[in-house]
Amino acid sequence: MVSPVTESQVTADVSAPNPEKLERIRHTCAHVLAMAVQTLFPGTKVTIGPTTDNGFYYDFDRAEPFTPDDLKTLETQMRRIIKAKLPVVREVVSREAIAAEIAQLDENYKAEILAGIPEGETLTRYTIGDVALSGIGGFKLTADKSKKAQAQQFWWDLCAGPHVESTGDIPADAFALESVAGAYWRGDENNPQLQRIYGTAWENAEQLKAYLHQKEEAKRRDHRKIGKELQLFSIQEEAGGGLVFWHPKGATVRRLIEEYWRQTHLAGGYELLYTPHVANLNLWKTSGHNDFYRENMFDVMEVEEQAYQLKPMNCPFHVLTYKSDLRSYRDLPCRWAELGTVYRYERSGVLHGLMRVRGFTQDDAHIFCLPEQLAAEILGVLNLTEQTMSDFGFNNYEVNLSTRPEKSVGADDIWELATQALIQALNDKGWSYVIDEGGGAFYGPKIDLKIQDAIGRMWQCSTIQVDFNLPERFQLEYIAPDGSRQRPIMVHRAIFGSLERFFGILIENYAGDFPLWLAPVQVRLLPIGDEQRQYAQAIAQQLQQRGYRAAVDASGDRLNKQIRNAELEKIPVAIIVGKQEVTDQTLSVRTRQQGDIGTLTLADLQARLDVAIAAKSQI
RNA sequence: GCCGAUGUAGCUCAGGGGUAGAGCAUUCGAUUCGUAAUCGAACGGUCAGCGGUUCAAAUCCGCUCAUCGGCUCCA
Repeated sequence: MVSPVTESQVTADVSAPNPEKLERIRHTCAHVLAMAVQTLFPGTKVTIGPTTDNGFYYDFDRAEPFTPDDLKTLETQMRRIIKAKLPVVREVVSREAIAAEIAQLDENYKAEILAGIPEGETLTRYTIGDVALSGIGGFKLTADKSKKAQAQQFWWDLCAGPHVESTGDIPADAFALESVAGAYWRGDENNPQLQRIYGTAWENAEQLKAYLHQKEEAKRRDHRKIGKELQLFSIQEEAGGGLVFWHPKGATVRRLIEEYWRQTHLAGGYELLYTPHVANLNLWKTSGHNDFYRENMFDVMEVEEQAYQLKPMNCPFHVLTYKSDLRSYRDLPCRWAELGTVYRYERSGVLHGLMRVRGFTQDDAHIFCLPEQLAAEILGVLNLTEQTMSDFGFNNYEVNLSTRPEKSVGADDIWELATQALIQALNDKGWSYVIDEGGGAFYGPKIDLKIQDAIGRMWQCSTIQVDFNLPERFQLEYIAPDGSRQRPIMVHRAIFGSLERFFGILIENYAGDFPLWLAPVQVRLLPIGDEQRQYAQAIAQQLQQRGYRAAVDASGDRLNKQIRNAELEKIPVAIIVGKQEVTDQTLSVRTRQQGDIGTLTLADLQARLDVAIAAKSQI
């Protein structure tokens, strides 16, 4: 659900851009791009050119691929058009007239767009340049790349607008073409593939600069880069794409996340499960995954003439656990959690670091409950989610409530009950939310939570889904007070989403500077000379025995080099020990956040470490 | 999977039909050093893999794999 590719989600922190004006600039920018393309590359067909969060794109149909050099040339041409201050004119047109013009130009995509606009709607076209100069309507474009050609330019597009009044209103120093990519006509991979040129555009150079800075910042924090630098994890060609190796330091962070998870879940009334990684294919037939989820599943494997399936989800296993015994209403709610590792087939082109992989571990849980328990259970999940996210440093959320989609299972009244339960829980929690009408799963409504990271990007992690489908398919039951057999409601929820993705988000959020409680190495001791090595070892050992993650720099490098390495490895606390410290039995402490903080005793240091660890903050 | 780009030492990268290069890292030697890089030497590569063109391929061509930017999809 979260697009792992975050560039488009980056919202630059700029001095209050005017959204309406930006929209116009970007929209016109897209037109100017299309005009430039058709001038320099005659025969290219236009399709659509909408605005995006940071700019615009335009999709073109052209046999030859656009090269990075082409983008530069196009940018130059766009600047010419901007410099020429050509008027942008809105004009209401009749369907017949515009259809004829489009047909004459053989712009079949435009014709398709026109055909899709309902009868009776006002049709407008936007013209760049002076019609009078061209003499006739339509594309009067020249392939002449000389600068003299610009005065004759005239271009139009069927478009609802709005636009700026003149190409001169686009700030020539506040836009840039960014990349070219493949995109399908109307987003359907069965349709022809078009070439999409992405651009960014702003009101002024400062805003553009802020956006580029934000982009740099995102690049600096890229978890793939940091993961390699800090030796946290790897993904290896030899093993296959999308399969994650957690290296000792990354594994330490994961262990700490898991320990936190275990502790909070046990405290929250959950019980923990372990279930297998494969199961007989029949289980997946019963659950419906074999029909509805086949394309995301690995191929079946044959074991003694039986078909087995590597698991893409944990739910059926939890359901079977429920079903293994007769349940009373007194047993409910059952809250069962598992760090369940699942494998999903993902097309090779979509894999992305830790954010999109083929094998990952969900912090999965399923709650089986009575209808009247539903709202309270949801609220419990919201509380646990809030506590967890705030402990990991995320305090801003965006909440979505997704309701019944067209294609769905289950009776109306039970959908209504479940949706109301979600709403009630959100209200009880006091969270405002956005309703995503029809965005629910086919088996029930859901709440999704997006968290905001340190540079303003939103990431979806948590999801809470009510499920009517699996209890039905597996005929789950409990014995009601009146002795009748009733169907429990099932809630599926994950807080981190997947440990891999959450780890990736953590790395990017902290830019590798983990808070003390999560830092793989909390303290490194730097002996100035060989004579202090023993003292450093002794201190490290004492720290380790008291539960801190401490180690001695064994390199024998000079102090400056050791400090540099500790900094590059983002180790929160470096302790320098020289002759003076050994003599005085003290420690010279340097934190990554504050630099040299002076001389402390071991007890003082411990006290400071404990404060930061308890606060889950950096030291 | 599709479109485009990329793949050279552990890492970051240069080179470009005819002995494979640098910095960092590693190892060894010297240095024993006080808050972000001590000096020197050595080691290290079937130039992603397979096939083709050529007297000769890391270099040109084709296929495969992986990665990157997107599309579609998604925890």
